[in-house]
Order: sequence, then structure tokens, then C-alpha cells
Amino acid sequence: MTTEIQTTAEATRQLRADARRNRERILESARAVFAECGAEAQMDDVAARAGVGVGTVYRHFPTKEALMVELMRQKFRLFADRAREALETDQEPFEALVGLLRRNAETAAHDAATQLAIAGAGENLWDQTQAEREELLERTDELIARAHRAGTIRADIQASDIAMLMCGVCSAMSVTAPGFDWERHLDLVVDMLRPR
Amino acid sequence: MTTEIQTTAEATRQLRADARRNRERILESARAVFAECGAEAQMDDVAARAGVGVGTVYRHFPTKEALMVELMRQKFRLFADRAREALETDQEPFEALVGLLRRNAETAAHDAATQLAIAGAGENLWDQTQAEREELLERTDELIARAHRAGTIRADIQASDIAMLMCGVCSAMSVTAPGFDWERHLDLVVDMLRPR
DNA sequence: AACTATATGGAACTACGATTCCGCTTGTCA
DNA sequence: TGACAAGCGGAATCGTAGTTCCATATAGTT
Repeated sequence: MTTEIQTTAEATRQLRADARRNRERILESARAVFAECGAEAQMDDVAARAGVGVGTVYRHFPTKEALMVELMRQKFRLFADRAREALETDQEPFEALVGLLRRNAETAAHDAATQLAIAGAGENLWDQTQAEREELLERTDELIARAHRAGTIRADIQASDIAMLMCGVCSAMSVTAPGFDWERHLDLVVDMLRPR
Repeated sequence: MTTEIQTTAEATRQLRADARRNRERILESARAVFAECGAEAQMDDVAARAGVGVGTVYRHFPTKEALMVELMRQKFRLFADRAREALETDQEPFEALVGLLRRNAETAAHDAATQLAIAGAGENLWDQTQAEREELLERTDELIARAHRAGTIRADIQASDIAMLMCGVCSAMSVTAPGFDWERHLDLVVDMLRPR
């Protein structure tokens, strides 16, 4: 009797070795495919790139949405980790915040699915990454609070403003048109955050 | 022999009276349905709301995309018209520009399809409304030029920046989350446009 | 009033992509 | 090295929504 109680429904159960390996491959493949195609990515492509059958993908993730949610959770965790790092540097808080925004934007720029997630396409994707967003929001809040104390950020800025602004930046990323340059957009936004 | 030469392929040919009436109904219906559902709107719904069969919709617009394109052309023409008005008022140019942005944003706020079009979802929708956007861009340019001369706008702002910024505002509109408030976003953006 | 080119309605057809199913394979454990 | 539960592949299924087709109806004309 080796079956053990799971702490959460999502915990990686004691999967058979090959299954664990496949799960990782699928996630890795999905990362690439969704990054390239956004929500239009197809399950068959994810399977093919991972070198497994679709059935296997579905064994690990019950629906396409569940797969995307897992992917986005990972991304937001990454962002939150970076925010933690930003809090630990001895940089001036506003500069630390700006660095965080730039790094996260850079990541989103290479990933169509992340752009969608940040820009808020799809209610469910948003809802089901709530916890991870919260985490990021809290750390951003702390960064802002410090900058406020230092007087290096515009007085009325809140964390939700940053989220909204980044939503705009990510939205501009997905447009390919002359004059549309998300880095410029981000520069303008950053400049706006400075105290007058 | 009453057949006449058409000036453009799209010109309203001499349709039979009932057909002309239906065409208008379909556009009106489509306006409402796409405003509510965005790109997910269904042709059957457009037809039902217009009180005609789907076949009739397809007689007037060869594809769903063609219908959306027509709708968006009309919207951008509306925006361009407002820009023209803004140029004709005796308001201070920067204020005229801000008024234009607010009115257009307000319109987009009631229309999911317009939000998508402005935020640049769908290559084709973008490409095929090129001419109308151009028109809007030109007038915006003139407004900006006047504000520059008056020194009431940030010196480095270009028309494409405004487009990009509005893309962000429209993107924020489609998100329903605490703290997401496009009017606040727009206020911040407007404030950013002011000279330091 | 008859005639015919235009229009119309809506059932049927299609294409596409997510998801299911099940016979076969492979780790794992005694 | 069996035995068997866990895992796998991928063809087949299913649902959805855009698009087509054609028998029928109607506006405009003589």
C-alpha cells in the first residue's frame, strides 16, 4: 500500500517516471507553441512538438484552458519572483520598479499568450490566475509604497494603475503597425509615473 | 437599358428598394450585435436581429469579416469626422484633442468590436480600415501640430503615440477587474501628454 | 396582369479543432 | 519474470459556426 494522500488536487502525484517526464515535455512544448500562436495554438501542435499523442496531453491537462492556466500561473509566479528580487536589491525603489516593468514587458514581448493574459483576454484565464496576480500586486504595492516614501513616484499612483498601464503596453505589443513600438509606449508610461 | 456604370465596386448599386432597406437593417443589427459580443458575434444572430435570413446577410456581405470591416470603417469615419470638428472649434488645440480622445473612448466603451479594432486584434481588420485610420491620423497630426505651436503639448508626442495610447485605453476597457477603470487610465494618459 | 431579374429564407453542408475512447505498451513491484 | 495498474497514441467523434444552395417570393417594368 503505497498510495499517499495528496495535499492538493493539483499536487504532482507520484506519477510514473515516464509520465512525469512527459508532463514536463508537454509544458515545455506548450510554452513554445502558445508563445508563438497565442490562444489560437492547437492541442495537436502542442502534442506533436512534445513528441506525444494528443491523448497524452489530455491525460495531463483535462482541457486546453487548463493547460493555458497552468502556463500563465507559471508566468505570473515568475513575475512575482522578480518583484521579490526587486524588493531585495538596494536600488532606489522607483528604479527597481521600472526595472521590474521592463523585464516583465520584455518577457511578454516574446510570448503572445502572456500578452493576452496580461491584457485580460478571456475571463477564465484571468480568474484562475487570481492568486498569482494577487501575489504580484502585493509586492508591487510594497515597491510603490517605498517609492512614495522616497518621493520618487507620482503621489497618486496605485498598484492597479500599474496593472492597467501594463495591460496597455502588452496590447500595443500585439499590433504590428508603423509607429507602434511598445518600448516607446513603455518609456512614456514610465515617464508618466515620475512625480511632476 | 437602365444599368449604369458603377464608380467603385462597393458603391451602393441601384439595389431594389427592399434590398436597400434590408442592407440598412442588417448594418444596424450588426452594429448592435458586434457591439455587444465583439468578434464572437454570430452571423445567425445578426440575421435574426435584423429579421432576415442568413442568406440575405450573405447576399449583402460576402463574409463575416467583410461585414465587420464595413462596420469599422464607419466607426473610423465617425472618429475622423469628430477630429474635423475639433479642428474647426476655436478651443485651445490641446483641449480640443483631449475632448476628441474622450469622446472617441466613450464610444469605444460601448462597443466591444470597436475596442478590438482599435486595440488591433485581427490583421485584416486593421489592414482593411487603413484608409480611414489614415484620415484620422492626419487630422490628429494637425491637432498635435497646433498644440505644439501653442506649447500646450509635450514636445515629443506624435500621432502614432496617441494611437498606441488609445490602443492601451481600449484594451483596459475590456478587462473587468477591481481597479481597472478606463476613465482613470485615460486621465493618466492625458496628463502624460501635457508638457512637463 | 404578366413577366423576369432580383432578393429572400433557412435547411443543409463544411471545415475545423477540441475532446473522447479503447486497444496496446511500459514502468513498477513482488 | 510475471502480473497489472498506469500511461500512451491517434483515429474517430462531436459540436460549433461560417457559408452555400435553391425553391420560392417580390419589385419593377411593359
